[in-house]
Amino acid sequence: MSSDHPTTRDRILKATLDLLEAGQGQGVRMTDIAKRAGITRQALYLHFSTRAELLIATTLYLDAVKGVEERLVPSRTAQTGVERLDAFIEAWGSYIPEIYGIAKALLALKDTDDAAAKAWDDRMQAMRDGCEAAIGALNRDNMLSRDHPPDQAADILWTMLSVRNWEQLTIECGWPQEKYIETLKSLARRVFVAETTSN
Amino acid sequence: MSSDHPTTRDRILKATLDLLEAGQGQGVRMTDIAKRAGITRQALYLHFSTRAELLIATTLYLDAVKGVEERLVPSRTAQTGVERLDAFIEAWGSYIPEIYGIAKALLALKDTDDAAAKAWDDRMQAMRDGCEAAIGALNRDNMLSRDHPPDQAADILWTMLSVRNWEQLTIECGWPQEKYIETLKSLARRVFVAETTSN
DNA sequence: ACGCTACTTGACACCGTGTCAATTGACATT
DNA sequence: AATGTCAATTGACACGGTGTCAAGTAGCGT
Repeated sequence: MSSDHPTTRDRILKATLDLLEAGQGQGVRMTDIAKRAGITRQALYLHFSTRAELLIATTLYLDAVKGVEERLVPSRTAQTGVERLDAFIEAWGSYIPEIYGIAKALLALKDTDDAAAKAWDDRMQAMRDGCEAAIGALNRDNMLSRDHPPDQAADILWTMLSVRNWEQLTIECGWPQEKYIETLKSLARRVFVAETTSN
Repeated sequence: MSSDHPTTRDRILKATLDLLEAGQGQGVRMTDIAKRAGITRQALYLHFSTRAELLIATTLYLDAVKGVEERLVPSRTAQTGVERLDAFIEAWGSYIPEIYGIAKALLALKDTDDAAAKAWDDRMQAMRDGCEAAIGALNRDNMLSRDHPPDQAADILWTMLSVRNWEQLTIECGWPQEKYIETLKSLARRVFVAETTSN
């Protein structure tokens, strides 16, 4: 798809994404988006009836562009539960910085806009499914720590891997991305993988 | 202080706090606060020059009202590092629901208002000091896991205990407060306390 | 030449924050 | 009783950002 003839809608989505990424989700106004897409602010509303709707559409566009699905393949095809957990953290943890701009914008909108809240919650639910799958795999291997039942373990993993936590550790604490990934992997192992005598 | 003659300023702060608590930090406007304090919106600006300033003043008022300091005594006087860690999590974890309203409002403001960001960061820095102290005590006892150097451990504990994580676990996942506290204690032990042969 | 569609232009409404000038009412001073 | 001061009121207005509307225009296919 997409010859040298990108549709206006696509240009808008691209513009939104660019600005959101550049500004780390900070104050991207309809005017800015319009300007960058090379149209009028009012014309935006011919394609998206609301700012929230535009942002939501942008998340979908984003997933298509970045290819979430492919990234999750290693996790799904992992042999053992522990490997699956590692691969999932690796995949999601590497994805966060790429979606951070839009995530931030959506998160900010979440408090006031129901549609945005729903959009965000949907995506987080998808990510939660991944957590559940990883925990489930661990459990099937009999490697899940008896400290937490599977559903609770999934809640914990889901929370550990939240965008907010990524933000706090990398941006506020200044951790490099690499360190974030490695630490979260080791943390997750320590929390979820049952201790064995041989290891 | 405070006979049957509470000053207007105090009535404003009280009103702000009440609304913030009731609305869980959601959309509390200057108009609402004024109404509840029994004055005009404009009169608010005779006491606080800006919404951000009012919110910041409210956090200070809040700490005075709720008595943070006293709550931290058990943590500071704990005999062992592990006890200190436990006591700190207990104290802070119990405090979060009480400050959640104002925290949410401040957090929302953080993205756009520098003063609010600073106010919030200051308070979080104070809480971080507590994390560092707990980790330090653990380290002094030679009980800190060798997985993480102390500063990194403090980053992790600080992140674990964030308001956002509390929000996610209790509000989104529906955990009761009690469960939140207990789980965080056990998580922290598992992550930070070195395994011993005898235990 | 016709009409359709996508887009532009310019104006306007709504909301919430912040500002200003003029006024009122209560209290203390002299 | 007249004066001044201080806190608060009233009513108006500016600003920024979103969303809406009506009228006009440019390009395209038939």
